[in-house]
Amino acid sequence: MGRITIRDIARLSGVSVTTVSRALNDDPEIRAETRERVLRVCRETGYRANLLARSLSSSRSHVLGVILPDISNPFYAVLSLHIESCAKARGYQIMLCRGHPDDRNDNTEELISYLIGQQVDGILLPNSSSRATALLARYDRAIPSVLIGSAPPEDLGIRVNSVSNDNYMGAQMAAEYLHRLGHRDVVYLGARPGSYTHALRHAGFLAAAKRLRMRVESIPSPLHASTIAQGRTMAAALLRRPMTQTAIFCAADMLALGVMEAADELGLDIPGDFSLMGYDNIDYSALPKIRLTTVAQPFADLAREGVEMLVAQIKRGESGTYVRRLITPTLVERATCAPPPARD
Amino acid sequence: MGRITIRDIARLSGVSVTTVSRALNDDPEIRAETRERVLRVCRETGYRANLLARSLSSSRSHVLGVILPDISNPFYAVLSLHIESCAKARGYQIMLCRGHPDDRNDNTEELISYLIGQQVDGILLPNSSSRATALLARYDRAIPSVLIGSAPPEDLGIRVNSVSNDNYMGAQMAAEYLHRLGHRDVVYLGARPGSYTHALRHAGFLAAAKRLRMRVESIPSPLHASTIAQGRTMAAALLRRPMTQTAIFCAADMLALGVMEAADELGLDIPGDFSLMGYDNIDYSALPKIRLTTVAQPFADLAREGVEMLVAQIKRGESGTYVRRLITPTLVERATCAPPPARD
DNA sequence: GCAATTGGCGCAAACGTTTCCAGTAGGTGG
DNA sequence: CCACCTACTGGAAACGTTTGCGCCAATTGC
Repeated sequence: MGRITIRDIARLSGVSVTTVSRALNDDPEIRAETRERVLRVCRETGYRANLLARSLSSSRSHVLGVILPDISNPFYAVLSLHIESCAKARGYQIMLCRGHPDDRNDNTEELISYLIGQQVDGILLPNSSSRATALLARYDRAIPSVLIGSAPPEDLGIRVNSVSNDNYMGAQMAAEYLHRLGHRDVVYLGARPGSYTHALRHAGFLAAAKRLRMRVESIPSPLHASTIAQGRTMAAALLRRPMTQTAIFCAADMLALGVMEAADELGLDIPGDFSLMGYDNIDYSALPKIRLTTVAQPFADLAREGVEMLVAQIKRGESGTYVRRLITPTLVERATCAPPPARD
Repeated sequence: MGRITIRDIARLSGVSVTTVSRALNDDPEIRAETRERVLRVCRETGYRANLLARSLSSSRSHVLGVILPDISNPFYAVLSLHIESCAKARGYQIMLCRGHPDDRNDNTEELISYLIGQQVDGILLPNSSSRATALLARYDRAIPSVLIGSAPPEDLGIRVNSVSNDNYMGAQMAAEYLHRLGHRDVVYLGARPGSYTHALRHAGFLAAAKRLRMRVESIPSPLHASTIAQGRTMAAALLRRPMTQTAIFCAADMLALGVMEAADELGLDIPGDFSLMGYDNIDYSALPKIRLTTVAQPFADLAREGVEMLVAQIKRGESGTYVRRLITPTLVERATCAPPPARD
């Protein structure tokens, strides 16, 4: 191949390798004239610095690792794009990894280890599982990191940076909204163990419901991921028997979409026969004909704050302080909620 | 920091650095016993090889660059996830970049250059613009690459590897399908310059229509990207005047979703008042209540073949042969097409 | 029993940068 | 005129690996 290196540039422009390096890195200790000359030679030869060598030498790679959980929720794909944008704006590149779907075989640790080996400057982990969170805390001294979209309950004192929407508050808002519409007996679909996010949503919803004296039946989610298909089967089972409840709150939009599908098949109308709410406000939910009322996670904000937090941490070297940033969610009202149908 | 290096391992296990390196790389020239000892020390010390150094030294990074066009089409986000999976299965990691949205400011070249500097082993470019394609061909000798989801017309002889669905054939299938339902006068929405993909779809549709003696009005897309909002405005303008056509074919699903939105607002029923087809089969299209009839791009296949093609090219070193792989699309029939309404 | 082969390992030179330290030339103050 | 500073530049040692080549001992072939 015979790639052209910094040594060639040095020779061609009649200076030392050191000087070339300085010229490329905007070192002020160099005469403007010299810099010009060097840069011109670089342009003329089409020289491209070897970033690997640079990273190795300077021990800063300017690459951020992102570990996405392998779930079909498009939330994560979109989030990764937002992350990429913010990172680039701050001079960082993204290295994308994807976790395993099944729990037994969780490869998050392997991925963290890989990324450290790859000398990334920091790790972003959009993941809500308590296991992944604990892992991040364990690698805490080895590499800066921040959890995105989920925060471990404060009282657990887990040493990890996080930025997430306030899931507890968001779920409360949902319950209050349904109450305001007149619902007094509702179902909470998709309670899920092992996820801080879902634990907080569930707790928030139940707390508000209790305060407002609403009855709520919680239906747990069997698997770990939230998919449309899963929401559909759960809802099918639920809707087939006579239901006392007038509204269904789903712990994730994907589940709500499944509920819509099941309702369609049974000839039920939303919100005519019952109201439906989701959580996340994924892209799907805004679609014509879907128009799901839901609690919005501010994806772009999450990504931006996460990247900023991580970069700040990288810049100032490691310190023992952790930040736990909570963003206030917003309720977006669309077409799937209405006052409960009149009693027959 | 004082990271633990290969030298430490060598010292601790009483062998040379060379031997440690060989043990880690499964070099057969080493006694099993020695390998064991070295590996044990590695485990005990939690040693993690510096992959940057390895890449620099071996001049193989095992990283693939992916340049996503910045468009809101979730197609690309999902595709990148598929790509990640396949790449990992073959021992490669993904470095994700995102292009600029606006045409004037196209930064694809800058990104390619960056990735080469980053010493990626190859580049995957899911992009259909003729400009990006030409760029890839230009960098052809500098780095292996393959175009995903789009193929330049064969007769142009552009030196670039590509894997895409057969857009020409897919569009033909769409036209034939509409004809079979009885439509004779249709609109093609979203003809778009500068994109090989769209050029082929348009040509295929028109060719089939001509053969079948259908009338088609082509409405060009003003901007480069295909978004819901764009489809909506185009459709609003179209639907407001009396329309002779009985079906609308959209060059992309996203546009079709916009059409659905516009139809909703005008109180028009699909497929009661007119039939609607898309192209791509993005996730959205399968949603309950949407159920868009469309031509499916096999995302997973595209990603898999693209990665395989790239890896093969990397493995065998550069050669002057280019492969242009076309995958047969399939038509997925859902709920937005029907025979044309009876003439009044 | 000796030459030739082979298996196992180490030395040291890469890979392409950054960066510490030292050096040189010219200017300035006394 | 000398000491000292300032503004640049260069030499060379890192950074943590891989890898071509050579060495030694043990085995093999005859």
